[in-house]
Amino acid sequence: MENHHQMQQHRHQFMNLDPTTVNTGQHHDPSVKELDFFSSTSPSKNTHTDNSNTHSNIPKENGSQPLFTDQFVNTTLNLMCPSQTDELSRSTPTDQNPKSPPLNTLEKEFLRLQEENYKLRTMLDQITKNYHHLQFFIAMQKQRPYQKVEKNENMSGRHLLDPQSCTKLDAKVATSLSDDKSGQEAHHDRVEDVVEQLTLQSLGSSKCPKFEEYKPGEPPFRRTRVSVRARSEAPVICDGCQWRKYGQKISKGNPCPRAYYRCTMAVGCPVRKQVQRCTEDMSVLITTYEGNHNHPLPPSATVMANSTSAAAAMLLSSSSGSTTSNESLNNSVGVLSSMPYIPMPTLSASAPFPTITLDMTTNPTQLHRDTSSALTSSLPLLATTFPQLLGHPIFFPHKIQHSLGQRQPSFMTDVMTAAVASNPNFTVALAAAISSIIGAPRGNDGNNNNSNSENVLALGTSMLPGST
DNA sequence: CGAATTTGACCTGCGC
DNA sequence: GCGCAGGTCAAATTCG
Repeated sequence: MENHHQMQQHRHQFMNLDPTTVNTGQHHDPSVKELDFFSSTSPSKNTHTDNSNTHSNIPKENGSQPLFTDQFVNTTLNLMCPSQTDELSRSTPTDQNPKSPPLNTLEKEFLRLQEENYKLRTMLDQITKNYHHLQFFIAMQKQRPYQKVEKNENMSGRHLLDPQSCTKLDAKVATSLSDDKSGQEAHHDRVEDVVEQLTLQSLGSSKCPKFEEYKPGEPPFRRTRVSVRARSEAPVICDGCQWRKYGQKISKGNPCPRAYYRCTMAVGCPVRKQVQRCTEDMSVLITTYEGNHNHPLPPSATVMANSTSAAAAMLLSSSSGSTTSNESLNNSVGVLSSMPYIPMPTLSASAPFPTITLDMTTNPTQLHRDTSSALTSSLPLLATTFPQLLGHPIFFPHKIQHSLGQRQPSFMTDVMTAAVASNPNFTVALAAAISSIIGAPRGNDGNNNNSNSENVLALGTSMLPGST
């Protein structure tokens, strides 16, 4: 009870729920008793106030490249590509109707259309890729016999993606995409319809029969754990979720008891976490997450959920697939560790379940003066670096969204480039991860059941498995 | 009084 | 089969 009360207090304190403290740039007392992974008091957060970011990916004159471009552009919507729009822009004034609006208005309208076209193209790229992925996924499922179901598995945490429903949905999407209608309004409505479908699909909405209970004969959702080591004086870290303690145990070799918590944000949510202090350093709190949320999460909790999902996805990707286990593990860890500002992950082979540990206590970042700020930066980055592996809509924290939305040289591109440059195994690991994940149906990861649609930048990736 | 926490008992898996 | 350790359950207790 006391802990819960503290959590509430700290949540209010660190999440800037008091509007008077927002955007003031004031900082709280650095002597943080309880870590809040999602503090909105980060200085960078204060640099922008526009959360809509509806044009976050629109390229500008500075030449920054969009994040999600693809050569496989489906042009069935007759979307104008830049070359086409250039042709339009070169049209002479004599082509204009004398009654047409002034050039200034036309230019604005042109820019607006250009931006809209780009957004539509981006959406379409993702949808097209989704469709190809789904086709590949279905083909894989037809070829690969399901693994033997584990005995005595806890079914509550093993919701599975129903390929059939998604097949229907994507078929509908494809039909919608290929539907040859003319007129911008028509195709705009169509795209919005597609977006809505894919959003529902991604969010696991009750309207979409995407997730079903576990059925015998289908492959079980692989159980993984993500352990986060962070310095905290508080008994628990504030991760945005509501937890109820259901047990405590003295584990062997550690004088500090291990506490067991269950997510209480929704009835039947299978997510659990264990909290224990490190034997070597009592100031280090080890929080181990397991399971997938089956309910929408508040934004403050989504970052952590996505981050742990990203880590788990990498873990899952490395624990299966065509490559040898050790090689793949090393690749995945190498990828993660090569990311700037991402804590060095370690994998445990001795644990009862595959466990990946994100050590926030030894992160040698030079950009952050304390661990808590490092957490707020590295965890979202981890989540956004591997969003495609999760099978989730991409949730960009405002901090990163801002950097994208301002059309500055692509931050994420730099990160990915750095990763590739510093680790030649990146491509191999990524390919192995994707191929292995595609081959294994994913569970219902409610981590991204984020109702905040403005953060859903990539749509319809739900056929790609991922988990926490 | 309801909700959350505590804590001993119980269950399960694993090694010997 | 037995013992140990980790994990979970549920009645008792505490708290607001």
